[in-house]
Amino acid sequence: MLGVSLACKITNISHNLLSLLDKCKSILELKQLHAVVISCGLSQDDPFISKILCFSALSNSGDINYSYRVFSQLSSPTIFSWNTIIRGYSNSKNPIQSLSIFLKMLRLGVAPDYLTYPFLVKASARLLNQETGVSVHAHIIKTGHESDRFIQNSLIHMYAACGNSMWAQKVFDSIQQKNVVSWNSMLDGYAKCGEMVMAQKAFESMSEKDVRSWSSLIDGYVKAGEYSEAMAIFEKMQSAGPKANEVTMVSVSCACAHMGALEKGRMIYKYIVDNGLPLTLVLQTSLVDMYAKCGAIEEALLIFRRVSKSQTDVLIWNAVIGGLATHGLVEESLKLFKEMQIVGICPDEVTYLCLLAACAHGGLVKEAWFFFESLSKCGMTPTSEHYACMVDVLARAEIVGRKLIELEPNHDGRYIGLSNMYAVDKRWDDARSMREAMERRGVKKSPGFSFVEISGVLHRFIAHDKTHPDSEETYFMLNFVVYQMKLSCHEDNQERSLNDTSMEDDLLLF
DNA sequence: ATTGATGAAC
Repeated sequence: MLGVSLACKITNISHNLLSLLDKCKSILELKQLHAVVISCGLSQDDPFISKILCFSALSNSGDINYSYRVFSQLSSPTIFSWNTIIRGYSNSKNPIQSLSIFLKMLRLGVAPDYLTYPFLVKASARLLNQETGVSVHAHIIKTGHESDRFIQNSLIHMYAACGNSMWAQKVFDSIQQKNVVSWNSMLDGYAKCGEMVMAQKAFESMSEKDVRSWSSLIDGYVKAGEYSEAMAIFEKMQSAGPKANEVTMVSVSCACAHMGALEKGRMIYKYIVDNGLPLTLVLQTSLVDMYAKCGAIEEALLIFRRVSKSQTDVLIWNAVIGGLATHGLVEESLKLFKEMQIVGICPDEVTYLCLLAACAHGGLVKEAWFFFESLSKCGMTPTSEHYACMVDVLARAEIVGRKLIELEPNHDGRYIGLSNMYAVDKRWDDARSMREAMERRGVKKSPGFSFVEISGVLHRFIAHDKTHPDSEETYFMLNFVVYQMKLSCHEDNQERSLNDTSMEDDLLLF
């Protein structure tokens, strides 16, 4: 009688513990439940350990290192446990650990199964390491798993991520029954490899297109710099496709950022709000950057200020600090850097680039040196971009402009930079001689497009371009303005001969 | 228990 009731109690405790483990929310809670499992002597029972492993390895609030410690206590882990730990690492910051556990498995003579391989392939993809990917692929073939569609789909992704669209396509072609994931992986693969003609072709061949198909295509065009095309597809998606989600909006807001299309960008934001799309940190970062690049720094700050600081990361701080810097809001930029440190976000190389850009804008030589030196002190190695920024700071103080041209005699920006610097200092002869030296050495100034958005329509201009329908009128107005400017220069009786040519240079960029 | 889309500076 007593035995039966005790058995009942134990069953009850086990049952309660399992359901508590299912409802677990934080790693702290998990550790407490783990302690109960151990003190009840249940730590060798598979269902408990499996749940503990799953939460710590796979949950967002888990802890892969804790998971590994639990795993390494197991005398003979089940294939489920092996797969869980490999899967956890494949999503972690150290996907390489998946592969080393795989090797351990092989050494111990434990056979991976059809679920092990997708995680291993994903780990290789995240490492952008085709060599390990190929090794895993070889094991897949050796163990007879090459016809598993999940595995094939993950292989397409891996090869494409490594830049090998040819092999991705080989796997794709070998799939008997392609599903939407196969098609999306191939489409995205082409897009990632910059093969937009192929991506477009794949998109058109698909019988079933979901939100990921559209998003991949749009993002491909954005990454290829074909922003208008990306926007056109987004519009088509709204009329004839699935509902866009927050991932789609990241790509289209990125397109607006590059085009400087503020009105379209505002419409994107309205779309997000109207459709109740989740404002993820990634999307907020993209919006901050978009508003900043479109010249609407106030709106960028508005988005940024609404993000709770505990949820921020280094990328969004970089976006806002960089945005302020390019707007010449140097003090604000440096102030936000301090705020970032108070919040406890560690600056990275990009942060320092933004800070140096701010210093260049504000002519803050001393501060720039300080940032440049703290970069190394924080264990980072300054890249050529940091040196370039530093050079920019010092060049504005006329220290190293000429040195730079010696080092990079074929870089147009170096000449233009020094020439502009001289111009600021009103040393017109020196400035002119820089431009002449550039021409003499046959260094071409790379052409820059200008985009202007008027009532939602984007207009593109390039130097001496007459293809715009209103070109004649535009040039007429331009010449009129130039004439007026020259006239007023004359009236001021100032020596502006060089300014005249540089002005023409800039204005003829139309 | 599995696969596929997204953010910052040059």
